[in-house]
Amino acid sequence: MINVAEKQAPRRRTESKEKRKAQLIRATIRSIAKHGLSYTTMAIVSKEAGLSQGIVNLHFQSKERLLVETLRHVVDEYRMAWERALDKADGSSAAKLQALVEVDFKASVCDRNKLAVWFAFWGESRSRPTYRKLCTEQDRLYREVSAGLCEDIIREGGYAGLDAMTVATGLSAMSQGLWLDLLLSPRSLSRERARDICLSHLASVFPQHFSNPIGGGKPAGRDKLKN
Amino acid sequence: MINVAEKQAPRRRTESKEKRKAQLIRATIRSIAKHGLSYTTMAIVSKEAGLSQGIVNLHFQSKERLLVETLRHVVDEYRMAWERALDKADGSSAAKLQALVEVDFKASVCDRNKLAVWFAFWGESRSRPTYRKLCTEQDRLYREVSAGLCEDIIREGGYAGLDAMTVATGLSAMSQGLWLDLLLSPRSLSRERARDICLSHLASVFPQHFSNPIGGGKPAGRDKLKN
Amino acid sequence: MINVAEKQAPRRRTESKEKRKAQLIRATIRSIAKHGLSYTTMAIVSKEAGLSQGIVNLHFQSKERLLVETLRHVVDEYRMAWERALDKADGSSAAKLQALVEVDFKASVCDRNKLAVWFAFWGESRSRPTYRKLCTEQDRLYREVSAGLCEDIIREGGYAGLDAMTVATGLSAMSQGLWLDLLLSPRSLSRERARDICLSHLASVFPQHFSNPIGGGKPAGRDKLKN
Amino acid sequence: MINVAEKQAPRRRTESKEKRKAQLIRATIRSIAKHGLSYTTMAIVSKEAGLSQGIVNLHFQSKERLLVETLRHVVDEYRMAWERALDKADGSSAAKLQALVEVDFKASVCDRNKLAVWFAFWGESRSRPTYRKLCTEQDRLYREVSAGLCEDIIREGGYAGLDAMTVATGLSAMSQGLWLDLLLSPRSLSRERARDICLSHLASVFPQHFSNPIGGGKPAGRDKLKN
DNA sequence: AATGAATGAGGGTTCATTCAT
DNA sequence: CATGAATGAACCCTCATTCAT
Repeated sequence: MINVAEKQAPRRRTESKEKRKAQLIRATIRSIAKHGLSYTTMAIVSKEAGLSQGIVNLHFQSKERLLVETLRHVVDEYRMAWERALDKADGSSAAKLQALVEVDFKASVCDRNKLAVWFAFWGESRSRPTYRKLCTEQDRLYREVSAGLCEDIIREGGYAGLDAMTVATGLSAMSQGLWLDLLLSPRSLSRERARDICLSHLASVFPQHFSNPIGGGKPAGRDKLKN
Repeated sequence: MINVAEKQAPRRRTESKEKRKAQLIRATIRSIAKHGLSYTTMAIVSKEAGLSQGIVNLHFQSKERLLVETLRHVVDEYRMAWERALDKADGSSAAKLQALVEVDFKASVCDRNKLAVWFAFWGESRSRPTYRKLCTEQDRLYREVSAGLCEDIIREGGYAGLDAMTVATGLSAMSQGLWLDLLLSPRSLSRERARDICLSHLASVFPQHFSNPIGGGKPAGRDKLKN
Repeated sequence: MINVAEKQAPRRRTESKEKRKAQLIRATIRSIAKHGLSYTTMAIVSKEAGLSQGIVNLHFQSKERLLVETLRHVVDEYRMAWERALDKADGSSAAKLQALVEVDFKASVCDRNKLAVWFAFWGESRSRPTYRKLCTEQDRLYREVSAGLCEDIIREGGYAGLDAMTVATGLSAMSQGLWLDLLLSPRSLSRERARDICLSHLASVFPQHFSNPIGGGKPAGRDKLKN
Repeated sequence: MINVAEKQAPRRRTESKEKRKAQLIRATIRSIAKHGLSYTTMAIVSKEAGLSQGIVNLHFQSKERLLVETLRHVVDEYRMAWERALDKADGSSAAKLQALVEVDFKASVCDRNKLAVWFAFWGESRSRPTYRKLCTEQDRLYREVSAGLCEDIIREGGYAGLDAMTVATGLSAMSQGLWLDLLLSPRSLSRERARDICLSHLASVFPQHFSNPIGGGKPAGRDKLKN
């Protein structure tokens, strides 16, 4: 009898299972932001999700797995965000590169809870190969795309003495360094200004392709930072 | 003779107490790098220091205090390093700014253990005001000095449309972002290259003052990165 | 059937929770009697209760709370015992006062384990306001009732020069002093004899209302000391 | 050479040793009163004595020994106090019995710190034969003397139906019970009143020998309670 | 699928004791 | 004699995990 029920709606069960997992991952993100990774406990996560104690082990088997899945979720979400942004940007490499920068400071990506998660895992990644692998893999991919775009721009603009990977690495580093500032002192730095600092950097490097949004240049896409 | 020794004793004991603390802080740094902050236990730290269980509470009262003192140690050491570098650099602001960049990638500062400590505490700083305060205070000071130097350079070079704080913030962010790359994938990025990426950025922003160390420009101060 | 059971479940669980607490309090009483308050550990209590280490913190949050609840339990139990005895005693004040005395030496109240608990907490009460408050509150109530009965008896008997509170305080003190003797040297003093010593005191103070159970007078209610 | 020094002044050394011990015992009494027996640590005791950590083990070998010696000190002091009082009292047994009562409430005996010590050890005595033995031995001696005096008085007064040991036990119990009241709520009971309650009891039991100090009778020796 | 009481290993901390000075 | 830094066993407590319901 019970089996019938399970066979009748296997799809819905699976869906519901995935929903529960997503719900728990969201709760984990909030907990990491609120209490830090080292004070995030199974009890806190399940309470934050409005569910019972044993629920996490039921769905994730162990705390470690929950954390890995949480990191994977944030990483995947980020990758999908910039992939989508690349698709939406108009065809020029410069536009695509700018889109890449802007994604980093979109509200949905540059959310304080998510920044806390990134840094929480980076902080532990030195001693946890699993975390490190997820992070470096994403980095590699991102860097490749970014360097490709820089390559195009350098070729187009005939910029002499510039190395694409150098620019891409520097740009990406600047973004992540600004995330740290946003995490530590959000009051003294807005997402918009952080983005403009990156764009200003691009304007210095690729003066023919980007204009400085700060200090006199026309504001480049300041309005686009919605969502 | 004995009396002399005994009279010196109180002073020597105090010294030894400070030495014990330093010894324990070094052990904590190693432990954070090796096991992560959340897997760093009192037992591990005291064993790493070659001492007994109770020793940490004897000298630091609590684990929390040990961690705070460890962070403070790293922060102070870093601040002293760049302050010293500024003193040693010849008078021009450009030279000073370059010195500032180079400090960030000196072996003694950009040590992998210490990078792990920085990121470990950044990762928890969102939920721990004490950590955050120590970090932001240092950041504020550094940014002030860095922006001052940029200001000078902008004025000297007559760079139009550049904002000193924007450049300083971007530069500092790039450094810290590169620290992340060094932490996560030290094999694909050397300290020297990381430094050159920063200098390359400066060459783009202040072309009259800095030359690009990468991709054709003469290598600027590559040899200075000792220690 | 299953549904019915599940609907009852929350109630049964609550019940069982109270039962666990009672079980742990009983184990604590035994441990205090056997090992003393300062040698009573969480491990001993949980083992005595036949349960696992963490159980006490699960139900009482802390050791301190467990101890307070244990004292409260003994205090409440005692208060209920003498309140019930007053209700059961026939209407005269003398009978009620005698009932009050007899309760103090009933087996269920004057149990050696419980005496050990009383003295254990009295021994710490000087430095622990929480303990002291529980004890003095009970004392106040008891003294009030006892003094009220003495008042009646003094008025009835026209006893000159007697102060009700003085008699009540002296009587209560004698009871508690005898508890000490029962605790320290139970072999040289039986509960029955302890009670008779108190009744003998009453016979001296209120000769018209009480007769001396010792040394010639008829044994007053010696048989009532069951349970 | 060192031996010579020790041989030269063995008496003074011993004296000084005894003084240190006494100093530490006084510190222990204060600590038990202030923090309770279970919170009395070697560190607290040595600090209270104004000496260094290791000092207690040097003079008493172990904490247990220190505690036993402290109890012994209080017990001996008490015994000597009532023995002296008996000597000083004029020859009649009634006077001696009254002296015995009055000692119990003298300031030097009925000191709050010392009461705390008595109850602290009584609280643990159930599970510590050493403590119990010290207490019961003192009790036995006291009871013997007290019962002897009662015996005399009963014979003298021709009190019918009175048993000496009963009266003595009751009286001693009342004293100790009043100590508890003085410990728990010193504000609602003074030493003088406690003593009068005992004397009032004696007036009831031995009307020819004692007059009620309370409620109309002349105040018996209220002034004698100095020191 | 979900609950939450129960477990017990392991954490931080305390403190009696030791010992070099 | 005296000190106080150091030790390590044992404490209380937390929390990931299990399991009967």
